[in-house]
Amino acid sequence: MYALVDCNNFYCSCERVFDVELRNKPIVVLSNNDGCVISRSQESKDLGIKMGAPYFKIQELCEDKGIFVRSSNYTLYGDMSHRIKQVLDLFSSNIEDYSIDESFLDLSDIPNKSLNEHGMDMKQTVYKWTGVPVSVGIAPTKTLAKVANHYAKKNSFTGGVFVINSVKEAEEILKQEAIEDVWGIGRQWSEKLRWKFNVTNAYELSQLDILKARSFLNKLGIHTIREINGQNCIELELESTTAKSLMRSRSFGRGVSTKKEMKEAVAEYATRAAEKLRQKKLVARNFSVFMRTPKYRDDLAKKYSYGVFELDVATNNTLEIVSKALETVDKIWSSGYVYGKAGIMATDLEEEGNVQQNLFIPLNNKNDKLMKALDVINNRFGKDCIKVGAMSKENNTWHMKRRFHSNRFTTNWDQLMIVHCISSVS
DNA sequence: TCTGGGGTCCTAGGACCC
DNA sequence: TCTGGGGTCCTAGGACCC
Repeated sequence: MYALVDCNNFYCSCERVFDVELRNKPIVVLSNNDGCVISRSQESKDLGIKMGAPYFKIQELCEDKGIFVRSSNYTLYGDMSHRIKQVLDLFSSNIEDYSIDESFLDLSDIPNKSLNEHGMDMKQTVYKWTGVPVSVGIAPTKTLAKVANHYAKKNSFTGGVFVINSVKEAEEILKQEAIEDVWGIGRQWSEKLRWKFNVTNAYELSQLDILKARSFLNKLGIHTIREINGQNCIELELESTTAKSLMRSRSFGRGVSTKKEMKEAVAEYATRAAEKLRQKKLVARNFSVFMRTPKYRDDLAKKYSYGVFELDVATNNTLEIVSKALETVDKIWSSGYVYGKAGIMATDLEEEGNVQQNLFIPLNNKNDKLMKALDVINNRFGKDCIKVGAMSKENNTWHMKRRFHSNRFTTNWDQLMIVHCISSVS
């Protein structure tokens, strides 16, 4: 049996842990650049706020209804996620770290009759120790555990924990899971399933003929159907596999139309990408740089530019990556456009220790030592304490907007919560 | 004025090999 | 006259996930 532990409205719940004012109030958390809604508390859902709604379209509603708005604070969410996972470690020795707010646990050691109790224990312990509410779904396959989790979330009588012991008894539950909510069935496929095969829920999907389904689903879609029928196809992934690509990109806080500013931005993203590579002990040889005009601005001329570079030897060295990235900007730059976003992607990542050297290039690890020193200094004295000259000064106006940012309560000494003690010992 | 960022896997088709 | 069979690798695009 598998358990899926999923945090309820995760980002909103994290904000709530540190700000009592937000308890029982409607909250939304916005994407980078305060663009659109990416997390809603139950109260906001009840007020009709939709996932992905652009903020400028609901701003008035937020003000009218007193909805609290926060910019996303990934430093805080990442740290809270880590704490929750430490708690879950007590409940199973085989855990898949699936996403920032979800974990799959192997519960094959737990007797079937104690599963519900075990789930309740997990839920209560996580809440007590971190302040974040979670829901628990338990079932014989990962896809069914997802269904059980949705059911637990939607039905308060479950107390936030639900167990599907077998597919046979789950028929009624499966009928309540809309086809587009099934894990692995996205918008395109669910539309086709509804329109072509009249399949509207998970139960109907389980009854669909595999041969028919093959005509438009791929291998992964077929796995989903089998999993809904209780047949295990998607294994628990215990070891985090080496990443295959790494991207750093941002939309700008305002349009960028000069090459100077574009280069500052690309230098910054290349720096972040190199830092992340070093943090993960990875290196890359192939990179691509892109820039584009805003997606939704039909009044502006559209442009998408893209260029690649390849290094002689795979690296995670900031200086090398930034200088090549800037050369690429020179190559692909077109003036006369207002750009909205740029980024850099590293592909074909390798582990730091296994780098294939180049026969014709002398080994030189001087820069590796420099990077190590750079990371130590920046970790100790603050981000960008030392940085490449090509990057801009702080708080440049093209940087992304984060108007409603909360503190980094758990990771920054200057932003700890202050508790005022008003009673005194007599 | 104003719409995120970061990933994975699969498939079809083209270019190439013998 | 007549033109097979069996592979690999790469890439772009499309689906999916959070």
